Amino acid sequence: MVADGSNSPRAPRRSKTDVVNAALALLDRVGLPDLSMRRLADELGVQPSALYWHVENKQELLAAVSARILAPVAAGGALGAALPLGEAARLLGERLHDRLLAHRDGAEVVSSSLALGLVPSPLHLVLAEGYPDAGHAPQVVADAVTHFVVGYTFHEQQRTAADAFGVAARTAALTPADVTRPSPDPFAAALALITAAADLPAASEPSARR
Amino acid sequence: MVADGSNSPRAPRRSKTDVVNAALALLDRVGLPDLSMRRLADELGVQPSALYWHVENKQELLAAVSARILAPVAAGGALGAALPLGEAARLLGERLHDRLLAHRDGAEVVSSSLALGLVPSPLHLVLAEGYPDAGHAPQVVADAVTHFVVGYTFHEQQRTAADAFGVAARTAALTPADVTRPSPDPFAAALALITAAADLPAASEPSARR
DNA sequence: ACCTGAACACCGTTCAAGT
DNA sequence: ACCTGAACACCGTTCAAGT
Repeated sequence: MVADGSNSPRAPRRSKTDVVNAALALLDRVGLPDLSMRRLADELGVQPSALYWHVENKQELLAAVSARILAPVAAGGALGAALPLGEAARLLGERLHDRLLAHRDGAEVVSSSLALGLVPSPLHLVLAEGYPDAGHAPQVVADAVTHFVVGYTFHEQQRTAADAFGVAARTAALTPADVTRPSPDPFAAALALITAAADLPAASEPSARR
Repeated sequence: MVADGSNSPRAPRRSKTDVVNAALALLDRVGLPDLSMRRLADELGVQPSALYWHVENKQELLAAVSARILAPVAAGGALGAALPLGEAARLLGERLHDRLLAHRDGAEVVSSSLALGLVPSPLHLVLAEGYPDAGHAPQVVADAVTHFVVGYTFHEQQRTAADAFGVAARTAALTPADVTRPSPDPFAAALALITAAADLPAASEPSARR
């Protein structure tokens, strides 16, 4: 009979963290197209409308999921040694790639959250802080690497999802013989290309032709 | 009374081209979130189910729209002079950027069609054909430029859409003072960075450390 | 503070049937 | 060949009301 009502097995109320956790787990299990507010509510044993007490709308929820996916990129020691900018960017690009691949449809979710500006870009944050005297170069490299990695991984995840189905035949028909050996590693090659120029002299200003 | 029934003012039947045209026009007018099959049917004076005679599903329709948006990139003279690979890629990247910006939500539409493999990548086609003896380099540069340009433009178009609304205040609060003068041109700078390394010696194989 | 119940205004897609 | 009518199985979101 106390005022705060802490003396009985109370109903299992949810926090926003619980909702985001459940959303990420559901994403991994069913994929983005089947991640609906209604299904998530079912998963939590709650009415759909209850979710809107924890979250303003679906986009905000997906932004929170994106933030969770991206967190390890900026964490994990923000580059121990004093690497050249391009090397640091390449390393962060690989880390981003890994994090996106770690969750079903991770790249697609993050892509739209980034585009909508609902989640900060980890590469921009880390590189701006790590190279404060490099002018615009850190932002330029972060732009180049982030958009490449997210776009490439999006493509990659759609392709493996299609392969899990029976769509492999159509793809095989379009590509003659070199799809079995496409290149050593197209992702690594493109990422290396992008970051290589960042460590050249006069890389900061594109007007220098010479 | 002829068999083909060509003797009366017949109902205005639609071709698939008409449907795609209407879809692109509607996209430009209302944007991707409001481009529904039902609204498109309304626009054509037809029942929603009628669209499924012309098109297998919405994704295929959007792929056709994407192909229409991308067509001018590969056309328009496939690079007159014998440019270095990186220069050609930069030029094509600018052209792609222009085409995506020419239609509302163009980058988002094209992004998903490319990811799903429902539309060919113009950069890959043009560069593979233009540089047949350059090994994997043309594909690598095409990957890097395509994903960067599409991702950057997606971000760009969402931002201008948000600015058209009243969301400008939140963005301004997050960025201290350098958003008025962010850089000469972030897009051009990143694109130049990406394509610069393609014209360096040993750019084709990333294993060459030297 | 956290959730229910019920509703509003939509979706994409299928399919028998019409002309 | 091209389209209608009607239905199926869903959506995201709002809002008064409950505890």
